[in-house]
Amino acid sequence: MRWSSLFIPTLRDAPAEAEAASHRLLVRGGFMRQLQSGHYSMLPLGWRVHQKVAQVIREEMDAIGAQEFLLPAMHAASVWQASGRWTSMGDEMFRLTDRKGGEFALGMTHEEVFATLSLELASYRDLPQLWYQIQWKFRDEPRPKSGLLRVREFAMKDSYSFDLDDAGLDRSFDLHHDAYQRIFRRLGLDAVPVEASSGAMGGSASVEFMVESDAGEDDVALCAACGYAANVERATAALEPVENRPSSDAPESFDTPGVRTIATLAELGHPPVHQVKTLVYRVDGALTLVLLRGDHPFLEQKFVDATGAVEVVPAEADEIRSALGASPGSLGAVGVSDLPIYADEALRGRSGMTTGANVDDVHLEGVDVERDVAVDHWVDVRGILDGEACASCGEPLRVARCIEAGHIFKLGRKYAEAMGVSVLDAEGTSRVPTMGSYGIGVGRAMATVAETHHDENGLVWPMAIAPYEVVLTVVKVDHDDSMAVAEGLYDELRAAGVDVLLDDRDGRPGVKFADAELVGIPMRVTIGPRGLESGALEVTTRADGEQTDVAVEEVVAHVVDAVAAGRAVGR
RNA sequence: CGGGCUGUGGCGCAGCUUGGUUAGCGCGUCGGUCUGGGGGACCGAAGGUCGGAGGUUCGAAUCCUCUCAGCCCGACCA
Repeated sequence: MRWSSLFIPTLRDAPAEAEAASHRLLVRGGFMRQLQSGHYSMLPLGWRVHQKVAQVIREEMDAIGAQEFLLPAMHAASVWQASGRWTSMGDEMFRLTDRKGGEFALGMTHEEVFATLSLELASYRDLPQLWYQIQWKFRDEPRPKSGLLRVREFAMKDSYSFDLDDAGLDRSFDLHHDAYQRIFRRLGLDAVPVEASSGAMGGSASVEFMVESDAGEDDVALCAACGYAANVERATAALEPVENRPSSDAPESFDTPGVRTIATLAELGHPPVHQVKTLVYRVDGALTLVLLRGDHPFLEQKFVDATGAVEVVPAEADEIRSALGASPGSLGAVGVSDLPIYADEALRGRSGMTTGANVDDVHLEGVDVERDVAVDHWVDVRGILDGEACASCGEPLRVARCIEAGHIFKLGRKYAEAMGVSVLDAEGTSRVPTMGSYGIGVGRAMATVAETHHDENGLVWPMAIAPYEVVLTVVKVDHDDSMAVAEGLYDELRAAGVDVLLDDRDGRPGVKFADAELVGIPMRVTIGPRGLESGALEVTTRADGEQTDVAVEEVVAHVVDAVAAGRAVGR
């Protein structure tokens, strides 16, 4: 394509609302524009990258024997009612009504619809099946953010496996695990597979593919020594042994006027490790106490995973007061018998503890958790902290901010059962297949690459997904020899299958160089009178800025080789 | 949903506190001349319901009320 006829609206300044690097650069580079919060229009450049990312994914899915489908984006309510998710998905599902009053949803994911198709699987001989699509998903996110990283409408590659037994599911899962690693490698992403919480999807196991980035929304615990990697939503760490303070026969109360926080109580000689933090939550409607060590954060997701609770929300101050008789800051579980009490494992065997007395401005010391508190359930609900020891090898863990680039789940038989899927096995017995589900957000992957591949001048696309692989920058378009050479190279490179962009705009060279760098084309060939006189053209690599003089007649071969090498990265 | 902030030509901003001619500036855009290897110079020009509605006032971008939209933090979230 000729730059002069392309729509590439680059901006010198990023819009004020764009904060994440990928957001700023994708808008500045003319790849996309926002229509509303969470909805972006892909411009020609952005759509090319999007399609190339999708193509990489498609190739690797095909390589593991998966078959591509395309399912409807809009689904009748009945499909979702069958699995129970019509209600459980809540406000995150976009819903609409047709002219006849029929209820519909815009699909957030496609387990139900694929499972419906799988009703036509009849025999164990039909299994396994690996099905996928690249289709638009709609999610009424409470807070879209960071450009393409969290949106309400986006393309996702979602695949689903159907197997007769757990061994088969393991195989399908492993195939995806490997395919995902190849996909991310080809995209130039350093994606780490980590143990994850399965959240609302349910199922027995799930692995997230995480790319370290400040723009991410997840924290991951990583052990450099043994390779342990887990989302903090389920990460564990070894607990440093704590020596209990001397205990007494019974808790003793003491006045703590105005003391409302762990920190101020610590200043009075009660270190956080010797405090019991008491949180009050409404868990599926029931007021519930959650106890943690004073210095440990509460991770709601761990609690949800451990209890199967659907709704976990902090209790309101007035309901806390009427239930416990005190306000937050003076709460404790000693003597509480009418509310369910969950205690974090880190409190086991702890004595000489300090906690609230359920009387404002009074605390208790000398508390022996197991003796003095009627704990109903011991659970692991604490968030681990950076630097804590790895549970498997003892080396310090690092907690890193990451973007979730992919997520794969072992779903089990939940959806197949709900939709009434069964096949006959070799003995003629009816069996419910077990499913897996596997997702990669295409736009998010694209933004993640932008997030991790840029410099102060703009984007730096890997060859595999660059909108164009080479740009021929004509320094002076009214110099006939320059244009003639450029046109020749353009034709030859196109004939060789290279995605080449001819910058034939009548503009200042500085502007054209800056645009080429902002847009992130991996290679630039500069064509101007100066080079033509010497018979050598300057070839510049975007990633490292390296400039090579190449004889005019060798430019095509040079570029073709470099493009081929770039495309092969990660394969 | 809670907290914070912002809406003024395509993009970035000033003006608002203290109401008063024709709403400015930079970038970009259009025409022209000179230019031409890192966002060039000069001349000329186009482009704005000041997010929207209501109100106060002789007079509102500016003050008040409501509302919509967007961003950030948190909650939430395959």
